[in-house]
Amino acid sequence: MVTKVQAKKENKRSSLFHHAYDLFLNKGFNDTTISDIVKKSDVAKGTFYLYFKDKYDLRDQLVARVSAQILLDAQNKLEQTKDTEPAQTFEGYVLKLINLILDHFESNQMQLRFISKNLSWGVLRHMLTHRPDTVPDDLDAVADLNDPVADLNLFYRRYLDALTRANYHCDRPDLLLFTVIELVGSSAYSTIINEAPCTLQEYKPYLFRSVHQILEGYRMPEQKASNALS
Amino acid sequence: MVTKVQAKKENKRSSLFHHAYDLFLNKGFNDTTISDIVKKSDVAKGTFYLYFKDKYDLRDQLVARVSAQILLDAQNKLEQTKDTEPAQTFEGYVLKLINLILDHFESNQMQLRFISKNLSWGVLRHMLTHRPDTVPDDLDAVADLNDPVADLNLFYRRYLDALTRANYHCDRPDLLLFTVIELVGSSAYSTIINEAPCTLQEYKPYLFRSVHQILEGYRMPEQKASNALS
Amino acid sequence: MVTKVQAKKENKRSSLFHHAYDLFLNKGFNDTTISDIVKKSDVAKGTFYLYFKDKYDLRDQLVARVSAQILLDAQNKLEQTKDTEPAQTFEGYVLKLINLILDHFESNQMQLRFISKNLSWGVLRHMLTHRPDTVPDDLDAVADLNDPVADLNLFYRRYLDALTRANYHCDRPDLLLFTVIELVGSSAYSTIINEAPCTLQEYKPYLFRSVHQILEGYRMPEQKASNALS
Amino acid sequence: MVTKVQAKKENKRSSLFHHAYDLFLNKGFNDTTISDIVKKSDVAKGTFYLYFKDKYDLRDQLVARVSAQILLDAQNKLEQTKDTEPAQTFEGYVLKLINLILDHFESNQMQLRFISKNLSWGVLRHMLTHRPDTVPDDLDAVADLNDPVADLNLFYRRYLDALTRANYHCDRPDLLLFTVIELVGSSAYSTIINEAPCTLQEYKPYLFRSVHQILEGYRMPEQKASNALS
DNA sequence: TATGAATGAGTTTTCATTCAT
DNA sequence: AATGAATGAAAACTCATTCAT
Repeated sequence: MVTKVQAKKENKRSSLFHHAYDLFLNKGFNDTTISDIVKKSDVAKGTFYLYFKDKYDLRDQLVARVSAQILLDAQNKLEQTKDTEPAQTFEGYVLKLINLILDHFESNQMQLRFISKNLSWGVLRHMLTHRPDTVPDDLDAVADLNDPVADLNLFYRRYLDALTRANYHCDRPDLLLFTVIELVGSSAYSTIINEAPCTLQEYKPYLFRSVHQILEGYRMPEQKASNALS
Repeated sequence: MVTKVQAKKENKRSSLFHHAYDLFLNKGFNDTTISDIVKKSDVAKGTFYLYFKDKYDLRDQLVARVSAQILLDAQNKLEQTKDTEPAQTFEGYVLKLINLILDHFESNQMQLRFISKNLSWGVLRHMLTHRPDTVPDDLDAVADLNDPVADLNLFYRRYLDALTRANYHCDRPDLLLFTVIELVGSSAYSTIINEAPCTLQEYKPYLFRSVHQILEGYRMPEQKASNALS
Repeated sequence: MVTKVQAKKENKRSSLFHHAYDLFLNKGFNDTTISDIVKKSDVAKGTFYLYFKDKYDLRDQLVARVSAQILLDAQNKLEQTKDTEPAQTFEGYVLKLINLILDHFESNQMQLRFISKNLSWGVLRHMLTHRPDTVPDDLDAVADLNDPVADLNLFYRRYLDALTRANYHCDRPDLLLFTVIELVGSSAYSTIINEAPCTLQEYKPYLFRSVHQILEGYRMPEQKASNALS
Repeated sequence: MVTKVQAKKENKRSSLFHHAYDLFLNKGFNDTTISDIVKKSDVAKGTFYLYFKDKYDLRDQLVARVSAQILLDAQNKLEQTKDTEPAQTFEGYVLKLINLILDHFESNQMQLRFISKNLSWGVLRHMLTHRPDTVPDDLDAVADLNDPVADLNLFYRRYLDALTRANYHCDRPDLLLFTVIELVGSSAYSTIINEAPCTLQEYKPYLFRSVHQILEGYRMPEQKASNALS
């Protein structure tokens, strides 16, 4: 049972998260003050410090949440279309995922600017360490039930599933994922935000080609002929 | 010939550069104030504004300079050893360059933290646009004679030379360079600063493998058998 | 008999006293917050206000308690050695008492700093006004049974006893005691905490000489020749 | 020559001193904010920090100045009446001085409350260390020309003069002065502010008697018969 | 009695920028 | 070009106190 107090408490936290996110996107992190955040969130200034150590603490939690959500959303969307157009190969799976993420970023440039180049292992770290099977045993844990960061292990398991089903030999699947995410996140920022050295649309073929080649490096010999890029 | 007056003038500018760099590395950008910088540089507060618009202007110039210097240093070091142990292939050239840069970052972590993920096209942009043959036509330009950013086009020309001599088919060599630099810079930060998902030394083989594969994607068919990694 | 409930109740009060005292000594009064106190005392914030009006109320009670305890401890220690080495004169009694207090302060400098220059009539006031024979008539008063402040009248009575037994003519013994305590407390602070104008050990002979002279002023004529200082 | 800038600068400092003193007396130290001070002083908030580290720094400097001024004023007043009614003995000199100080405190209770029991060696310390003959050799020193703390050595020299002219044997005249000042300051606070254990007027005879006795302790034998108290 | 989340006015302190010299 | 005292808006953060539970 979630008591009234806990519900109220979680409301405050969520409200702070929500409105801080709004402000960070629109005014930028540096130009957003704690006063701005609490005013929009309709809580007292001191309340902020009940939930977060300072503005940086809030930002870090937010980046983690948002980054995780983006990965999960893309993966979920992919899963939903699995029946109609299955990603028949692992490479197809990865490239489609990347494409979804890139499209998301292109239509959410402020968000990309905010999480900047933080879509990286800072988030992914949680994937492996988080215990997938633990059951919350106290009421406080309830508050984190819809914490996307906690769901990242699901993302990782699905990724492993896709990898295992395909014919790859990869002793460190985590490092493969890391490599791809770093490359995608980093170049997306440059091409989308700075449009340098070119636009995302111009760059996409080159990016896909690079990812293709990276994956190819882990393919089992006999299958090297096939190509997932249509 | 640089006159004493020019030297003195340059002293202020470079003193500001020098001490700001020191402070940014040791205290971090946010925690360094203009007061700190002018105090260490032994110039008056107002003088700062004669040379820089604000702290961000100074930082951006600094990141560009330092980043450019790192690339050039690595390349120069490579050129010096060219006679004794020539990089016989383009891939060898690239991997050795990467290795030098990674080693540099590993022993200059504060510097890596500072230029952070800014070692990117923000800098490389200058490579193509900067006119290699312009001659400084006023005394002010003298100050920038040894500006590493202006030398980046040299770096790029050498890179193109190495690429041309090898048997690659690459219609956009700038995008290839961009891809590699983004990947290296981004993953260096994660592995060196956060040691996540693993240490740099652990990651190196996987990084090299990825770069190898990316380059392989541009190789002319008949040469695919050779491998530059010893 | 003190029931468990009363004990528990007293636990909260004395826990607050105890931990507040700790914090005041170590962090200083101004830098200690009510939050600090209740956290250490393991009671809720609101509970503080059930026992004390505010931080100043707590401090004042604490200063009174501690000051009284110091005086009583010194006197008790003196009483215990009375048989083996009796203070044969009133002057001897006073100087020994002072010496015990000074030694106590020297090994409890933080405490001296806290009660600062408050070891004064702020406390002694209670000596004369407090009714020695009243009996607590409600359970709440039980909590104060071992209140050192309430025992100060005992201290004063013993002082009067010693004075009366000796051959002094003093119409206002309270003002004599006041004078001595002000002088001792005030100069102890300076010499122990600031070591200015000299250390306590250097100052002691001069302080004893002054007290000796002050007492001498109340001596009956025929005895002026004797001197209690060995 | 005092430049305009220095004059202006000193004006700000004085203004801050002056108005802070006003506020500390009337609202109390704790209830006076830096905002209050700068508002009254008509300077910007940041300017405060150009002159003082924080509120405590300002207070300490102020206590020292005021305390020194009180001592000097009393002594000066005494010197002025020296011709009409000379203090024929050293004891007369001291008791008259004390009397002037006590009268001053009685009609300036807020001031007494402020400097509290700080009229002590915290101030007197400067007496001995300050070099009486140094001449300010730079313009900055001009700012301190009317610093009463710096004049304390004059007070001390006059005290020594009076002591030397009389027939006393005192190896540590500084400790004698310290003793008297601690006793006077401390008991003045209690009797004037708390009226405990009695009023100042009630206490005065006892205080004078004590001081008389203390001085008596340093008198040369042959003169012990005389008594300065009329 | 006891709790502790919430409050929000209030405080200190910082620091980029200006401008008279 | 160079100075550095002065500015003052704006920021972070505190903490005594309340009150619904």
